[in-house]
Amino acid sequence: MYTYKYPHPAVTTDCVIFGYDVKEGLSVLLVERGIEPYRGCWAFPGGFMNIDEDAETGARRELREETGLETAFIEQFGCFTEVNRDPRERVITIAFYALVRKAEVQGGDDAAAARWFPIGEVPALAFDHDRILRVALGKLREKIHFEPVGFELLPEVFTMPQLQSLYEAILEVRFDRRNFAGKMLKLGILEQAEERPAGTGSRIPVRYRFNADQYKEMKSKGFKLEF
Amino acid sequence: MYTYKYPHPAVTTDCVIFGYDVKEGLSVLLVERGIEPYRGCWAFPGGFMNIDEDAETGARRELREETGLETAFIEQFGCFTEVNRDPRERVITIAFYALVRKAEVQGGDDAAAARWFPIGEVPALAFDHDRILRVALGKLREKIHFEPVGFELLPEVFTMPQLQSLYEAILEVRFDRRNFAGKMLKLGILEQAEERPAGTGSRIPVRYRFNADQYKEMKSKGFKLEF
DNA sequence: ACAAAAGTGTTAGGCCTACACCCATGA
DNA sequence: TCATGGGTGTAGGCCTAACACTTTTGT
Repeated sequence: MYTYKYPHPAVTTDCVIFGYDVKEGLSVLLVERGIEPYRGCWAFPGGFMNIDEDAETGARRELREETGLETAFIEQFGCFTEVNRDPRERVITIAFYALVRKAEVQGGDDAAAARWFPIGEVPALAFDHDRILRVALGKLREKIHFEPVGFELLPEVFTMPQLQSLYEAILEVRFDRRNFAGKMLKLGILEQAEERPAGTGSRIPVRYRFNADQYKEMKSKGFKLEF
Repeated sequence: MYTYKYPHPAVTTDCVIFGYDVKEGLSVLLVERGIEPYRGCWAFPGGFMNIDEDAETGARRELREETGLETAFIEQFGCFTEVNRDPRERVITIAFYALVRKAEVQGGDDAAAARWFPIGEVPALAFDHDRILRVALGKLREKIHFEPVGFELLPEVFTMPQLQSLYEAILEVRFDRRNFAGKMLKLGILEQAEERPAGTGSRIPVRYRFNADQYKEMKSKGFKLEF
């Protein structure tokens, strides 16, 4: 038992895990709760922060347990502290979002209870997780205007139409193909993954790769990505 | 005494209070710590979150105690959770920044120990508050591109050169007078505070007021401010 | 042969930037 | 009268948005 002179809230981390594929669009990974409260409801993976780890370490631990991924883009985006957000006791949660490649996700330990939901088909969630999702989506949208985070959701090699669909799914807008490709290529952070076989202007899309080193170098020279 | 089965961290809120005037530029309000650890060091006002209040309520309480202000723009911008950030025990802090009008600030209860520091002359701070300040500044800079938060730092009625200096202080850039005024006026969120007395194109600057209602209405109609 | 997907270039309008002169005030 | 501060408009370049046709593949 641990005793304190003043009451301390419990602290959890929750992780909004975003994935993407062309068929389902932008999706989040939810787990079905096996215990009360909200038993049987879907919620974000999360759990209590250990006393000897910082919040990001805790969130990465949750991510690993659910997806098997050791490395992924992860970012803290807010702390939710409403007094009665958990019916059991005072719990505050530090919320992260993670961007993962769905193809690389292995079902984790609790795989049976985890499922991807397209962003438009998310059921009612446990606790205040509906609100957390809305905030996460907003932050992701803001983020993608200024950082090349979209590539975290795509396979290493991807096509321009794929990239465009991703941006359209996240931002919920439509772009003109030509303008999108032009703007994206002009940023100078994409490289062609391979020469096209032979047939020139064909129906087979060009495959690109995100050049992270190039981006880092440009960024260090004061380049500000803006989309 | 309060006992728990697992250890719980202590949770504090800290408040980076920004103020502005033309003479000193962008400043932050710091308090000198009267107790260990870091006794005698400067730090942001803050304190333990009560168990029956949410984080924003706690931060507003701190703000009120330090500045006497009941209402101000305040926003959570991050949670700092490094394991050893406080030498006494495990403490995480939920950090807010507040934008206040320096002229309206009354010294609070602890006024003797509180002082404004221009952003360029901030001394070494207690705990990880240096880092918190850097993050706060970054978030404020991001924010001001998309929300009309600058007006929270100015008197209700202000001149275009004042507004420009404020933007220059926050963003650490210089703008062309004509371009700045043109862009700002074209947003349609400023109204002239009064007709100019008589002398037309004179040396006395026009006084403006931020039209918050107008902005709200435009925003609700899908207008996105961008600066 | 037809439908679907991908590649490509041009034009017009708006926005941003750079820049110079005039007037009024206060020293 | 001189220096300072504030107001005002225009021209060029860049970016954005809108738009159509050709090629290839698969059915």
